[in-house]
Amino acid sequence: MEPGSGPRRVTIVDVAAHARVSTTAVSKVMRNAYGVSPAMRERVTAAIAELGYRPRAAARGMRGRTYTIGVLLPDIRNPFFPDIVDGITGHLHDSEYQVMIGTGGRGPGDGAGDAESELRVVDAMVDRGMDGMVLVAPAAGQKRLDEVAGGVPVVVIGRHMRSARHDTVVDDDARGAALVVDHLTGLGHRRIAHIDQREPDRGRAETMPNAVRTRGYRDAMRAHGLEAEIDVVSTGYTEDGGYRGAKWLLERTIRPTAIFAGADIVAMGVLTAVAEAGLRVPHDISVAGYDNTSFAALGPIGLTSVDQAGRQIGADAARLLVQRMADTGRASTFITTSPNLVVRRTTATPPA
Amino acid sequence: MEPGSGPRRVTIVDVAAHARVSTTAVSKVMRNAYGVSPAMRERVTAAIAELGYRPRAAARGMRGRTYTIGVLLPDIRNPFFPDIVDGITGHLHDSEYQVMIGTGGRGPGDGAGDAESELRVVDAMVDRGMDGMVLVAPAAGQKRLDEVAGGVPVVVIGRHMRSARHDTVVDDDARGAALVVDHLTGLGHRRIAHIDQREPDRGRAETMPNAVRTRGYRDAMRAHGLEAEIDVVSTGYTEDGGYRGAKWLLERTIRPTAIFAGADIVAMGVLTAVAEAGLRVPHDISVAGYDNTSFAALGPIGLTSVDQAGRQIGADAARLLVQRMADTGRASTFITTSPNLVVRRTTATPPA
DNA sequence: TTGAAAGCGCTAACAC
DNA sequence: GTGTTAGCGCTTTCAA
Repeated sequence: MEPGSGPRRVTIVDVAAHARVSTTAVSKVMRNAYGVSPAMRERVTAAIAELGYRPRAAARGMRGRTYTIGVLLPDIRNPFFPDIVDGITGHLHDSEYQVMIGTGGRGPGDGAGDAESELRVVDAMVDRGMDGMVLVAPAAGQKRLDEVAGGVPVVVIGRHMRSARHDTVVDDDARGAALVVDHLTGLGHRRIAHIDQREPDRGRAETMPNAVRTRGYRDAMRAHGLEAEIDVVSTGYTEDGGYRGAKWLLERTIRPTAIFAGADIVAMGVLTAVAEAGLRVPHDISVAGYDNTSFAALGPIGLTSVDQAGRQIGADAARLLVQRMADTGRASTFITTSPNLVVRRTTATPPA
Repeated sequence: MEPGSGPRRVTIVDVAAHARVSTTAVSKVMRNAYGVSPAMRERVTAAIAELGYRPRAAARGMRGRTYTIGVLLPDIRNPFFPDIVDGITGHLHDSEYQVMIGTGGRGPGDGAGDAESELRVVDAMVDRGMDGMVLVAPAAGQKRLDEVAGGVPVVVIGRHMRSARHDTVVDDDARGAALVVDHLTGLGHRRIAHIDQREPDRGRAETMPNAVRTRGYRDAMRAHGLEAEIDVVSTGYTEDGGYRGAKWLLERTIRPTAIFAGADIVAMGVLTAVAEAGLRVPHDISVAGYDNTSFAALGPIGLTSVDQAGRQIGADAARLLVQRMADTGRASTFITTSPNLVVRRTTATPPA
């Protein structure tokens, strides 16, 4: 029991006394460690059950592990991240590890990827002795990530960079963006605009998923001979970012016939702006997203989107993390997953 | 540094040696405790900065606090919960506390409110020495909650029950449900169905938000002389729950003219099912939700919903928690917030 | 005001 | 196979 009153919490000493064995024995049984006779194990197990003993993770953490895995999410509102979390917790469900989620302490309206806030959360997780961490699209630089990964097993999701210190799971974002552009040009679109997330740091630009999607968009446009039509608005991967970006685009004298939003959550804002402008989707303008979140599939939405199998990505990350926690020095793994385009009802031939 | 190699982590001993003071002094400075001269404070502060010292939360937790607050969410997919989390983190932003979020390890498709999984998470938080916890719509029984709250400061959000051990912040769910029914009957609806979350435990039924909304719906229907039209389908507060519930309702020989979903996330599933059935909203059928999440306001959705100010609720909870952590023995507070109906475009007069 | 020393609950060496 | 003994990095009495 912490500061509260109540009865003192059962400790390993109580269990040892109750079972008339040493605390070492209890500790070993708890950890399924080597060197306990079946008889001893049984007595200890019984005592544990009888007293309702649960070890304190903090105390364990002082010497061994805390059995806690930290997951850093850039933004809890983006419906794509729960998919990843599901994959992680699903993989860890039968293990002794507990997942704790941390997000930047940002209010709504602020852009995702607040680097300072993220730094605090990562530090906080390290300070709390997490046995391992999954960092989803972290904004930190390579150097900082390597630093963190040097101290605790880390798997990074979404950053396009290899590191010897941590494992990486990433979607082929350039390919995903190309899928969208190919699809839209195939329908006859030429003026295809893209809304992405502003990337303040030039250094890490090449490795952030948003930046790679934008690059994929540019390259694909060029490949279709549409270099002159390239049109990127940078706001943020939030609903509001999509709303503001679309407002901006719709005010153009020659407005785009299609908007490719860098994330489904962005597309949501786009749809709102489009509706407010009195335009109909896809009759007047086509809209596509990225992530294929559950909201994209909603009846009244039916958003064309790029599927990147968040659950699978999360599960892969968890698997790699477990391996790395077991063998800290192992060589790092780099997994790339392939995106798929899911065509729904927000994309069609452009207005005549 | 945990298991990893790398340089040993800076400890309080290093700082003390570097500043040529005792570890006690460093500890006091870290905690802004009473009894340090300005000169001493300055030297210690300098040493801390120079060495980049950050205390290990686990070690602090052995004697004092961990500076960590646990937030239990029943479901990370429901877009209402980020509002609450924003309120909590917003209030705690400038404090020394860090927020860690835990959710049941459920895969998609399972209903929310998995009691066993929730139990594990709450235990895990207690075991990890959380200084305080905010439990959002926990499924646990009164007894269990009091037990937990006896050991660590707790604020419960969403349960309709007073407890001497923990504070409570709750929306007037019965009133919210009545607002919807009043609105729909005012439009001329009589066959108003409700989709709620199955409540397996009779004991706690009266106190769960879903159950109270259902009761509010029933009472309001009766008040309008529509007792015979009461029609409740129990699935879960998930998108899939809404989808299945609506499928079921739409198969009725005499189908309802309006569906009141117990949560926005449920309404999302309803909208999908309605669209699949080839029906138009609100022309053929009206739909209303609860929570007024950001998705309700989306252009293509425009869902009529009950606003319960999640951000405010979260902020209130955080405020109460901070007070309780400062004074464990204080009398408990019970806050009820008043819901508001936000009418959008999914509700209209019933078909002739 | 300052610091020495005793733990917090657990795990890891090391004896037996 | 079992128990004894040191700590892990902090906070907290309690003397000085």
